[in-house]
Amino acid sequence: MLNKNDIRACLDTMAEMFPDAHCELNHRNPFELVIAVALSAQCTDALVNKVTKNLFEKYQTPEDYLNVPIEELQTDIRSIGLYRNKAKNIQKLCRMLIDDYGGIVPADRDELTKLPGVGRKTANVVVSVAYDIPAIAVDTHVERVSKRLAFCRWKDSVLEVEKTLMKKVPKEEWSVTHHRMIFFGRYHCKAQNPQCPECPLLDLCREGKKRMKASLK
DNA sequence: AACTCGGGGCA
DNA sequence: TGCCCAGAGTT
Repeated sequence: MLNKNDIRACLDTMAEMFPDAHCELNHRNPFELVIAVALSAQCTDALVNKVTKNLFEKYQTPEDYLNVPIEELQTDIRSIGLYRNKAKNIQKLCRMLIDDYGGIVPADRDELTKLPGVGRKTANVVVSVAYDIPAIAVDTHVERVSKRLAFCRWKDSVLEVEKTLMKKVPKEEWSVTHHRMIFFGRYHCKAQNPQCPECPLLDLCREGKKRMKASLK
């Protein structure tokens, strides 16, 4: 595994490659952020943004989502896929926010995880983006990049990836690190067709060197 | 750890 | 057409 200094060098390079890396699902308030990120599972962020644009004009409060029949909410988010479960989760989530949290999105990762449709990744995004609490949300991009660059072990679980990153990255940089790695993973270190030949991190990348060697044969 | 949900985007 | 997508829940 890479040491702290090498990891820092990688992250600095990612920062140069994507200086404006940010949360593309960022919205005006914690409530809208929870909805947007919960909707984003197994779906592109562009599609989520297309849906939430109209959604957030129509619904502003948890009560608003509960005042329509489930079928109507399903229709409103139909184009993102998995819409039946997600519509059901949103209404249950709104019910819990009202009944258990005074209508306020909790600023606590473990409390957020109790909400339906909110897993560890979504909860980490919400606390870090909406409440400025240090957290590293490990999604498919962060996991893939961490493993290719040997920030962690290849066979690590998602939770182990998160723990390793928290150990090797200064706390005050967790949130930006998450965003940089996502941009790097999405636009450069892509799942199917990584841009290894033109990657500035190739010298430090175990997987990249392996891929380059394999492509020469 | 493996499986399922799912419409849209893209090759 | 076939494959994949800022995951989560269940078994």
